[in-house]
This record gives sequence, C-alpha cells and structure tokens, in this order.
Amino acid sequence: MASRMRADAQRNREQILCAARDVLVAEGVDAALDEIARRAGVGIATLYRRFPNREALLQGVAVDILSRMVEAFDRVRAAQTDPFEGLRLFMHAAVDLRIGAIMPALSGRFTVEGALSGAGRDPLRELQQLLGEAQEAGLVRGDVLVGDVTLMVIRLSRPLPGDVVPQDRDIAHRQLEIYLDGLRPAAARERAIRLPGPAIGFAWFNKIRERIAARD
Amino acid sequence: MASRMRADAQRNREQILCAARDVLVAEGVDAALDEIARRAGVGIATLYRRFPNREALLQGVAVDILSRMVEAFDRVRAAQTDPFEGLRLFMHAAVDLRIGAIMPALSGRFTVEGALSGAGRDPLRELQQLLGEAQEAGLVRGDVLVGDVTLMVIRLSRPLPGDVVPQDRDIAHRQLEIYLDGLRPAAARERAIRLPGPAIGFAWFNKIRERIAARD
DNA sequence: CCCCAGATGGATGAAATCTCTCCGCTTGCT
DNA sequence: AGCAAGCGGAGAGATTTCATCCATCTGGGG
Repeated sequence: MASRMRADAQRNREQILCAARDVLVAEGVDAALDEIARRAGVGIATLYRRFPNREALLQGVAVDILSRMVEAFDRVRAAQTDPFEGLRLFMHAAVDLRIGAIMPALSGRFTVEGALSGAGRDPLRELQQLLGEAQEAGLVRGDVLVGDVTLMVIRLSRPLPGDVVPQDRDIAHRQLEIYLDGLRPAAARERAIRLPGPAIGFAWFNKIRERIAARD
Repeated sequence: MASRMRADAQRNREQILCAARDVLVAEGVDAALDEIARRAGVGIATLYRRFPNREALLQGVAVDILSRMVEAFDRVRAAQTDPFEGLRLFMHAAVDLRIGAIMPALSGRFTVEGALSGAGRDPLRELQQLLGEAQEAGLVRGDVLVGDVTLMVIRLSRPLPGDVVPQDRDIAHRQLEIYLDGLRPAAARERAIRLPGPAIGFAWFNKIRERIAARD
C-alpha cells in the first residue's frame, strides 16, 4: 500500500513525520499542526490527507520512531561490539531519533499496542536485555535499571528550552557521554551513599501502560 | 516596599511565583497566565495586579529563582563540605528550584542584567569557581566545563513530557546522582575517546547574553 | 472593636489561534 | 498525452487566551 503511493507523496509523508518528531518533542502533544506542516515544507491539506486527525499523526510518528529504533537495534547487534558500546550506540541513536516525541503521545492519545505491533517488536524489552548483558559482563554498574537509560534518553532528546542555544543536538550527545561514564562500575565505586529515588525497571513501564489503557 | 504589602498579598505573590516556576518549566514562556493563576489558587486579576504583564512576571520569576540560588550557594559554602559535595548540593538545589524556568525567559523577553542585579550576585560565576575548586582538588574530572553542569540541571528541572510519570522530581534527582558519578575522575579514566561536542564554558554564556542583548 | 484602603475572584468582550474542509491548479506515472 | 492522484492556501467556525472592570471581602492600624 505504501508502495502504491506516488513518489512525491511518499517523500512528503516522510518529511511530515520528521517535522512532527521535531515539533512534538519541542512543544508537546498539543503542538499546532500548522507548524508541523510548515516545517515539513508542505501545505496543511497535505498533512490532513495523510493523517486525517491528530491521533493518526501521533500514531504514525510513534510507529515510525519505534521501527527505526528496532532497525538501530539490529545495526548495533550486527556490529558485534561489547555490550557497553552497544548501549552507547543505541542511546545515541535514540537521542537522534528524538524518542522523547512518543512519550507524551503515550498519554492515552493512541494505543501503544498499535504502535508496537506496527514496529513489530518491543524496543524496551530488547534494551532491557542489552543492559542485562552489559551488567553481567561487568561493564555497567549493577544498581541501575532500564528506566535509568530510557528516561535520560527522553530528556536528552528534547531541545533545551527557549531555543537560545545553538548546537543543541551536539550538547545532548556530549551530556550523554558524561552520563554513560556515570553508568560504569568505576563511577559507582566512589559513591558514599546508595543511589536514591525510584528505581525504574521493566515492570514500572508495564504499570504505566496499564494505567493508560485504563483511561479509556 | 515588600514589607508594606498586606500579609495575604505577600503570601499570594509567593504562591504565584512558585506556580509560575512550575508552569513555565512545563510549558515554556508562552504558558497561559490563567493556568498559573489557577495553579497558584488565586484569581487571574490578582496575578495581573502583582505583575502587570507577562514580561513582569518572567522578570519576577527570574529574580526569585536567582536570589534563591544565591541563598542556596551561601548555605553550601557555610556547610564547609568538600567541593564535590558542594557541587552536588548545589545541583540538587537548582533542580528543586526549577532553574529551567528562567532559561526560556532569557530569550530576549526581559533583561538578564535586571534579574541579576535583583539577585545581587551572579550564580553562574560562583558555580564556575566552585567547579574549579573541585577540579583542582582532583574530585571532578578535568575535561568538563561549567556548561556541563548548568545545562544538565536545566534539563533535569523540566518534568518529563506527557505527565504520565509519577515521582517526576525524584527521578530527576536519581538521574542527577548518576550524572554526578559521571563527573568524577574515575569515570573519565575508562574513556576510550575524548569527550565530544561543544565544550561550554563561561565565555559561551556571555556570548549568548550578548546575542540576546543585540536583539533589542 | 471598627473601619476602610487595599486586596480579591470571576465575568466578560476583544483578539488571537487553531482545526479542518473546500476547490482550483499542478504533476507524476503509464 | 491524459488523467487520477496530489498539492497549497484561503477561510469559516470553534476554541483559547488576554487583560480589564467591578462588586464584594478582609487585614490590621488606630
């Protein structure tokens, strides 16, 4: 069905999705659709033809991001690096994909299941596994959970507020590197006290998903 | 002049500033003033009497945050801890003060100078000094600059998007602890490559300030 | 304890913004 | 070359936000 689209239409669709990622991550779920269209360099009508309403667009963005995520994962696996390096590559990819854009979309605005089945696999589960491998190999400190990875990546994928800051993306990648250094076992060894706050694992995300599902 | 205000008015003013911090950091500079008033538990008229326009409110928030920042700094200095611990306390305080709220406000919406003179001192300069002390004492890795501290704190002070996430604040503090571990020298020692991206020092911030000033 | 200047909240009209459709023109594909 | 699919932008209608006005209330000085 996608291949039956005219080439220019296909291209426009992709540009819309890309612009939507940027705008959603900057302004949240309620971002003006006009701006997304403008940023994509297409008319507003084009956006509406491709995605009949806001929800469809959010869903489209989520599927797009999640499947690119899965692709990134396969690339990382294929590269056969050690697990820490894999984690590093994956997190940088997630920042570039602006994964934070799907986060607000999860607020019951569309079904997570739909987006996941669209992507085919669940990146969160695969990340969980990768993190486990890195910890077993002694390359990542034992007291962090998958949430410590994902939620930081979500933060880093948003632009700094006020758009006064040039090189926003590069700054995020630099901060990610420092955070990654904080994930190493040596970093934990100098701690005086235990890591505070809510330790967020896989189960936590399931609880959130359930809560969202319950909103219907 | 502040003391000549009636007690309830004073209290309301503080509640408005506090609510404004939360809303600004969540929604950006263009947040609806109605919501700030509602969140503060006061009528919209009360907000307008205290701050005749949006700009005045932004300025008020900035002065409030910056002066609390200076106070936090004095508390840290008075505690006589080692410089790393000082940095730690200061960063946690900045997250709690929602310092990200003043960032978008810097986009030429009011004068930074005004806010700084309102606070009396420049927290950025003091932070710069504290960081230097920590590095000289060998407690913080040498390849980070003041921007690596401030810009992460700004990120951490914003709530995660979509407000699906409970315990938002606690998560930020936990992530800050991991980031702090990444700032230790031992964390840097395992690096294969140099820290990438733009190294952001004191001069960089001055350049931003100049650019904003030039917008007038 | 009384009194009123100063403080309060919410209604309100004007203005801005956003959503979504309609329609005449353009363009990729066979 | 023909035409079906695609396109952009205008604009009506709905919604949101701004900023003011005014009738009522109350803290605290005398």
